[in-house]
Amino acid sequence: MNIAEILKNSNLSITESRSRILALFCDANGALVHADIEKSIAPNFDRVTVYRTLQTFVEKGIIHQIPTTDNTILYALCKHDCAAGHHKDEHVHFVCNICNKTICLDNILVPEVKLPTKFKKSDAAMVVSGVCAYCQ
Amino acid sequence: MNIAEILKNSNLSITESRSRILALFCDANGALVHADIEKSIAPNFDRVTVYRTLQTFVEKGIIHQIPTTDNTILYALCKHDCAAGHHKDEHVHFVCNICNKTICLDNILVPEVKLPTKFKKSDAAMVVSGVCAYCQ
DNA sequence: ACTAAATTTGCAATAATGTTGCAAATAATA
DNA sequence: TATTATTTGCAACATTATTGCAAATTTAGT
Repeated sequence: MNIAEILKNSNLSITESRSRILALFCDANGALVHADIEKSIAPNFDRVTVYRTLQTFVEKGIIHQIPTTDNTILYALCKHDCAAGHHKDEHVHFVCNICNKTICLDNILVPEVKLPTKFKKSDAAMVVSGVCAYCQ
Repeated sequence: MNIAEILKNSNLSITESRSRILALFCDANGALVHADIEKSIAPNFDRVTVYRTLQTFVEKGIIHQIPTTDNTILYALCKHDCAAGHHKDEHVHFVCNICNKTICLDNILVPEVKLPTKFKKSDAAMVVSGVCAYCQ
């Protein structure tokens, strides 16, 4: 599926900034933070556009967020069919301590955990850190 | 173990701001973000002091960080014996979508996952969201 | 292809958040 | 209690995020 198709499928107008930003995700072999994106497409596009585009993509299920402990939000392409507002990809994320890249382990699902009585789960995220295959 | 003892054990001088901030964590039944802490002790203490205190507490293993997808860092008290720089508590965190509190499920450990070949794990974090026992 | 309507973008202003150096205040040690 | 070491607050600055609105672009209808 090409860039324009992805946007079309999500009922989004095909604009240059959206296409450029989506292309970045398709080409990237890891997750991206806002700053990465802003630098990659500067100075052609405004910071505000980047914020709004990322927000739109998340809402439409084109990209998903990965939690971090450093005041940033990581974004990565959804590789499965995520409907608007409903992400289906509960896969494990891996952060490499050497190259600092975060990648989606699409084939490894977040394992189930038994919650205490009365707790009801709706979503789960898992981030594993260590050394990736390419940095061994 | 009381507040002063915790600080003493970590080789930290016992100051009013550290005591106040640590007390907040001991009293809280959930995790706190920087802004919470700043508001709770304002206007007596400077923002910078809060930043530095949280950083120190993390380094000393008194509190730990919980990853989020909203540009904040959540902090929660370490209930086990975490040495400086080496946190031992790989427990699951639960975010309630109703009351928005994040709590540590201290008794529920992050399950092991089988990583792809050559990937080496050093740490793992897991955040489950849903509805907590008190908001049912 | 052209026009009208809807959507998106950039700019500007503002807010919120995070960092650093340094002097003054406070705490620990002898 | 005096000395030393540590911590704090202030100020200045840097970075990151949000909002309204007019101009530009895209889409849909003819």
